[in-house]
Amino acid sequence: MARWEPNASQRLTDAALELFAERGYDTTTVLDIAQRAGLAKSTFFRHFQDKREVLFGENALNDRLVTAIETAPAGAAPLEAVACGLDALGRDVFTPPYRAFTVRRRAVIEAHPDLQEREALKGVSLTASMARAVARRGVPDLAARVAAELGMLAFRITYERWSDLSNTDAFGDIARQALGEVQAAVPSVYGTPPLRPAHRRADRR
Amino acid sequence: MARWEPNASQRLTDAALELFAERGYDTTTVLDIAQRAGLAKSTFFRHFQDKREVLFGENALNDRLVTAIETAPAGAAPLEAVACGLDALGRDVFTPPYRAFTVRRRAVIEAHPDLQEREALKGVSLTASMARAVARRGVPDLAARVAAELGMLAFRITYERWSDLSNTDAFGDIARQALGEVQAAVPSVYGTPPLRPAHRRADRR
DNA sequence: CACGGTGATGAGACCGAGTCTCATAAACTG
DNA sequence: CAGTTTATGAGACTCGGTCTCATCACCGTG
Repeated sequence: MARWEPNASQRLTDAALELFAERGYDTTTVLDIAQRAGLAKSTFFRHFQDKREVLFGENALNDRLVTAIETAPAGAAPLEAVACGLDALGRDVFTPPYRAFTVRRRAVIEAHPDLQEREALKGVSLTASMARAVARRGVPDLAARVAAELGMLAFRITYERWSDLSNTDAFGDIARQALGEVQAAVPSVYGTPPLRPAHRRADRR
Repeated sequence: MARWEPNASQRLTDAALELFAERGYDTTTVLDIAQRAGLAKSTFFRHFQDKREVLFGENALNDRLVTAIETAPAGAAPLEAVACGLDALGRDVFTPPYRAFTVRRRAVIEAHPDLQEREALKGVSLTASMARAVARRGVPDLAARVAAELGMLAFRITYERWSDLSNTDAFGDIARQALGEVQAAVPSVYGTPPLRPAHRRADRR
């Protein structure tokens, strides 16, 4: 693939992450990023659709998640299939060597609304993909959407915890834990006791 | 408030919606919008943060939803409180006279990724606000987030149905219906409920 | 009725994001 | 080695968005 200096996209992403962390997102120009990567401004836009996308380019997330959900065991319940998808992410995407990068990336994104906006869009898109994948397993549409929303909630919690460097657990384990907590929290959402019942045990937090 | 020609913001929004519908979002410049509204480009940016925001300016949504959730009956379950919030939206925001505008706005947004991105961000922000409002009722954090996610799913379904002009039901009624469907779909999502107590009575719905 | 204050607007310079076109040089093909 | 392909560089160009300064309408007060 790469002919001249290899990994142009990777170099651009690294340069962007460094500059955004050093000087902030909007005091960094695309020209700055390109030059630190040893490239021209126009080359930047050949690799990324826009300035924001340089932090969201690797979109293996979507594919891995979808295929893992589709190929989950036939008898698995919707949320089980979603759990298999999160397992796959832990295996193929959110691996230990990738973790430091992800943590820095996360901090940069949280520091600028433009990047948060892009992340919001990616999240919506990912949720829709998950819902379609679950529906393709024969699950009714609405149930598939519910499973996808709960799965995304668990994913966000997992991502947040995994980005905490004091937590050394594997992504997949955190995900299973988070999904269990979400699942356990669901019944308390509709009806039943009006206020927190003193007689019910608190969950294992 | 308005001194010269009144309703500058409204005129800008109307002009933008017309032009976006006529010629598309990215073939319409901010200058075009301002001129159709009888204003200058710089005035546009005094009324709206950026070009996208002209379709998202009226953000009464957030406030209404939050206050309605907070002031819901003390004994109401989390999803009940969310339902009260949706009722309030039907009362104060998504009213019949506002409907035609909303439908056109929705079509324009769905036609351009930049606008979808902004809407995604608004959705995430709204979900977070709902979760905080529910949590302020004394609901544990995770349960509040689950309620907010399910509520947002119901809201999106409601908004979609309400934007179908062949559906003449009131927003609040559609919302109650959608919430009921979401709630009914939830149990089918997990196969083997770890904590769902079979001996406990279902709530009054 | 004149006068000054306030606030919304207009005009236009300015910067950077993003597009587009053309030229160039490296890599593959044979 | 000749011809093609492909990633890149260079730079002009439009438009979004910021900023500054001038202007004009309204309002109050004396």
